[in-house]
Amino acid sequence: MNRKATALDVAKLAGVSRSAVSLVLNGRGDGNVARESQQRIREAAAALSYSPNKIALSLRNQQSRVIGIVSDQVVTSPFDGNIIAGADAVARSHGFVTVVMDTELDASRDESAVETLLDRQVDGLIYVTVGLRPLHVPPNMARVPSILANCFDERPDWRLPAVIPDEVRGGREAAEHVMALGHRDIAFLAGDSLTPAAPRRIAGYREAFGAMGTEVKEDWVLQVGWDIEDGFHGAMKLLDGVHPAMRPTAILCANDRLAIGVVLACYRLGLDVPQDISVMGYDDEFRVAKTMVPALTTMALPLREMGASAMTSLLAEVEATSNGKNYDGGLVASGETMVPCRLVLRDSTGPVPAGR
Amino acid sequence: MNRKATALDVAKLAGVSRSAVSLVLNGRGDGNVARESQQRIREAAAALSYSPNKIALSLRNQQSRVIGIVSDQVVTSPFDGNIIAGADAVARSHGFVTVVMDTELDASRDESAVETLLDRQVDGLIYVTVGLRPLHVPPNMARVPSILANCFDERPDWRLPAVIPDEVRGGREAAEHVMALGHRDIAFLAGDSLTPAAPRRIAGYREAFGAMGTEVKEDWVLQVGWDIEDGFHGAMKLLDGVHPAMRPTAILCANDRLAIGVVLACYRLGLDVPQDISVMGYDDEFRVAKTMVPALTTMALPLREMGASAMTSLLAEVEATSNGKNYDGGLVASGETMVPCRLVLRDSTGPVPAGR
DNA sequence: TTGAAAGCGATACCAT
DNA sequence: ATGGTATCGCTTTCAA
Repeated sequence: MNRKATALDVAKLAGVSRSAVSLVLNGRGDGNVARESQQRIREAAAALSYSPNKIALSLRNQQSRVIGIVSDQVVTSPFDGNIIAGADAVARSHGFVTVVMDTELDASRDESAVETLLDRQVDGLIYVTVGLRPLHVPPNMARVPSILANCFDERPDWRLPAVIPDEVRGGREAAEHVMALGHRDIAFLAGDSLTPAAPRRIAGYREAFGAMGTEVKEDWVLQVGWDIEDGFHGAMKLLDGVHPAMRPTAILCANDRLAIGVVLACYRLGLDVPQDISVMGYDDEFRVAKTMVPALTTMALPLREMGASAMTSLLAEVEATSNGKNYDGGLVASGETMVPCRLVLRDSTGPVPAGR
Repeated sequence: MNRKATALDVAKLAGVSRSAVSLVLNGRGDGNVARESQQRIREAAAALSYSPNKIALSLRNQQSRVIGIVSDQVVTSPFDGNIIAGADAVARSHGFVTVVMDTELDASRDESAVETLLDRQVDGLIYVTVGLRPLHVPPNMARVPSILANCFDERPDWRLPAVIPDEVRGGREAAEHVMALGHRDIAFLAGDSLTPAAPRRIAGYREAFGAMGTEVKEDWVLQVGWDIEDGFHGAMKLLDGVHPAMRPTAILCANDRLAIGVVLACYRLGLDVPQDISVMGYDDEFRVAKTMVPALTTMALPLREMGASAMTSLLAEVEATSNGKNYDGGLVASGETMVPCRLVLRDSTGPVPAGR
């Protein structure tokens, strides 16, 4: 298993100088190198299956065509991996490569992850989080073009551009969906407010009621947690031992796992979904929402799109910057980009039961 | 935002040569550089917050202290992220850094991912898959020390070392757990055999019956799929309209989502878990098994340990190799390492109902 | 004890 | 048209 061929090897085999090899292989052969030399060089390169050493290139050009992705726990989480997939696809199509570093939710590793990436001459940086949240942006991110995905700069003023889902609108459209089905007695189950996702989705729910001119029943908006058992207990509180006429006819959940808990509770109480009660999830979690029984109607987070959008903006900035040498923290493309969630209709929501 | 300080900057500030800076900062100062010069150099380095350029280092040393991780869909999957986390932790503790590239299950991207990583001078490579499976190993992985995690070389002979879970034993211990609870009428629900995980887990189940001297009831081992709905329908087939005395008293599932489906079916049929029937999962899927209602007894896949184990072996090889220049595909540490699964006792399994 | 110089691999400029 | 040379940042050897 021998060393890879270098430009010098190619030059020797073709009987020319390294410079000629470089010129030809970079398409600047014509007008500089004789036709027949070009031919020999190409053949030699092919014969040795030569490809330039990227490390040397990075050192020489002071840029690597690599985008660094820092994530707080994406690699170990079921959720936002698709942000990365979306970002990666765009990067690849522009001839860039991505490398991801996971800090496993340890904020103290943020800076060193960024530092490591910067040391490797990444041309740009994306910070991705599992859930929507304000981020204490690692200061050294300012050294290269950077953007945030699914999080936003917690500093009030000088903010890094961010791409986030439109949670308020998502919450509103979820409520509007069941309203369109005739429901008026609609409960909302969410997790804690540690992530702004919960309050925003709830805000959207309230908006829908506002637009309808109806009061929100405060007993029916419960912040119980984010997991299956939380949904189960929340639903029990809403349904168990409550007179049927006093029960909500629809339960909106702030994620799909809560919805699983709700369905479990319904079955346990002998209630059918969506016959007796409509249940809606949020996130369209992979391999969960679609295969639930019944399959969950849910509000899909536009993960791939967010990643793609973030990478697109970032690369525009990277390429704009790459002429002028040093990055001056240009304010280009600042601000937040909101991307809409997508209603996914499946089987867990249906018309209001007769008599309600 | 100015250029980072280089060794030359430090040298100038300290009034010495670049070589001195290098010597001192690499601990080889004593005996080569005057004490007071050393002091000045250290101060200068600190003042400029100097850290060596990793790209230049890689070029110079022909090694990067980076381990490349190729995964078939880890980043976008809920499952095996922890393999990466485990591997990363070990790498970090040895002063290495990991970069991961996801091929999103597109086998044609394997080679190019490896190539990209190799271009970046990675010192070693790990291939990680989401589920246990035979792998068509990208040929160029042979250029540097490499190891497989959760997959194994499909070529019969010259195989890359692999770290995989002991699925057979996992299946056996799962069966033994419910047997110890008194169950004898035990069904097994698994997915297709596209992954060897299903047949191996089933084989373990059979082993347990063999050790007991009991026949396996073939109607009760069902390969239905891997998702919630598959578990639901499988359980329905086993339970719905079947005389109570003819039903299994325990259902073993080859993953936790199947178990969710089974519990849904039980509730729907008015059966309690584990009162009337015991249900067991497999994987200990994050945020699912533990928060199910009831919390799932399950067989945890030793993901973190597998990652850690793979990285440990790999680094041993990397460091052994780094003296002799070129890697000769040494057969050191070949073969498969099996790591045992871990029984996690929770609330979904219990004693056999009275009268059975 | 110190600094000058070579070399890692590639590119771009400048003589020839 | 061609090849020599400086450069990117660093380490290491060797001569002074």
